[in-house]
Amino acid sequence: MHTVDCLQRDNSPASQTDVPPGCEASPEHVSLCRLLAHIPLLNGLSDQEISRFARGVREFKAEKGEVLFHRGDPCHGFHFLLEGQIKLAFTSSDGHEKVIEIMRPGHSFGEAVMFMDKPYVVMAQTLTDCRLLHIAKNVVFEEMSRDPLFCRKIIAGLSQRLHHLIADVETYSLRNGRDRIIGYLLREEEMNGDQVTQGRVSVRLPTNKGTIASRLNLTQEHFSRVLHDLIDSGLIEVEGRTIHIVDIERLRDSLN
Amino acid sequence: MHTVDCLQRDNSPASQTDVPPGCEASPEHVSLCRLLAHIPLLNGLSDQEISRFARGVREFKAEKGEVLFHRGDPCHGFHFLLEGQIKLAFTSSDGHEKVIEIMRPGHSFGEAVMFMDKPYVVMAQTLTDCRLLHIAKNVVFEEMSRDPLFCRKIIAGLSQRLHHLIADVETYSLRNGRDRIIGYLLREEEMNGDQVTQGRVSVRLPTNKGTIASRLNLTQEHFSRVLHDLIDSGLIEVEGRTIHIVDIERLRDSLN
DNA sequence: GCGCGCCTTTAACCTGAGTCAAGTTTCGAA
DNA sequence: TTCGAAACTTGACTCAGGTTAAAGGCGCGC
Repeated sequence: MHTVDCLQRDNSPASQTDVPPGCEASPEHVSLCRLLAHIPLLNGLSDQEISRFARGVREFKAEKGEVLFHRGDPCHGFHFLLEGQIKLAFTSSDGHEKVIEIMRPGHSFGEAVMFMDKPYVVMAQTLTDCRLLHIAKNVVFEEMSRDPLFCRKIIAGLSQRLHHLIADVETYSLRNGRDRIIGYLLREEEMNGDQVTQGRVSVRLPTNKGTIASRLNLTQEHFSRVLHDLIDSGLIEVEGRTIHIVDIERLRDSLN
Repeated sequence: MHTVDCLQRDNSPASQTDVPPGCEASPEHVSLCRLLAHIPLLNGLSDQEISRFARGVREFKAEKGEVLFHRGDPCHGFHFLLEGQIKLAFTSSDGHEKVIEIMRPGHSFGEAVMFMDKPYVVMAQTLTDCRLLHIAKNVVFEEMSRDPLFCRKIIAGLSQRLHHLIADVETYSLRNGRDRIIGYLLREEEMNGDQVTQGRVSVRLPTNKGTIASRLNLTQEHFSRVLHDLIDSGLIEVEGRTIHIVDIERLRDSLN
């Protein structure tokens, strides 16, 4: 478990897919462009813009347990997660850790800090083997000064995140552990299920229970106890990381 | 204590300082422009841009205790606080209230929700008589599509807010009540004092203790108890809403 | 200057959630 | 297939902070 030296590599031109103008069709560049075309922030951009963007993008892998950055590290761009899971967390001086978010493929992180030109306030660590993109600050800023629509998307993204975070603050301060867990299960189910579901459904926890407990501001022990309370009430069944919700309507009603 | 009907008025052209082109110098318009020129988000804009902006801005007053908007109300723009204090808070179904932020002159709020085109998730209530500006969505969006620098400022503002909120989540989850209060006093002092201060300093609480307690995720009673613990430890003295910090260095050291 | 409300304090008690310390299960590597 | 580490569970105990209730106190309008 060591720090990925992605930030250093950023400054080395050799590692970038740097293609002389007029001949921008190296295989790496093309495949990178294909990846980029799928990220929501960039959709709507022309091929040319994507291609220009790609010059500031680096694809890389990280093994399970690697720390991408620590609190206090300088920020040279933001990350986009292609595959795997990553936790964002802070650690108190006495070693306690609080997970803020568990990132999944398609999520990006680190934008806010990048825009403020400040060091990271949280740390990021992979929970599984991962494949990511690192998008350098300068190409983002260039595109921003060129394209108001791109700005709009960034603004929409930041607003969304602010919204989620406020919802988190609300649940942390207004709901007890049991309700936070139920709320989490319901949201998790909602993410998977395409349509509104009824009756019996199953949810698979994205990672180990300790991490999820921390995400919900609980200890692992308390999380375990609440889960078993819910089993005793006949609301759920637990099979390793899979939670079977016996009757989702009844679970919803048991809130509040 | 009733809801200000600002949102309705928004749609009535008569209430806007609507001046025919080429003759934009009504006294209200001019004084509004003068106000706008001072708000950080708009500085750097030309007189013409400010003037155009002013057409979507409405100045208004609200008495102590008025609710500007409730959770669930539609959002037609954002607010800028000129004078007074306002709390942003959410309320749980069982009547409990959690204050998220106490706004002071120069702060703005409601941008994120405006950009997402969603109803408010929090409520806003004045703590004192207030004077505010309401900036309509459409002029913001217009200016955004015109001016990337303006976008940059909005992005910077949102990033900043995200940053603060994350810091809040950190203190809520990693620090106990005593440390949250000490941290609050130190930050409050920092805001007032121009240079780094030493020794004895005084801080005046911006509003009543119950509200501040809620802002720090504490009950009024617990807040009171901690304050008196700190008095017993000789760290502070309390005189109504004024807290005298006996020795700020010692208070800092008592953290952690 | 009086009296009424609303903050604020204080005390006694309660409880949700954390801590500590054993277990027990699971799972991956050898 | 076994071994060991990590994840999870369980129980007993502790404690920070919430609840309830009853006084103060102080600011403000009349």
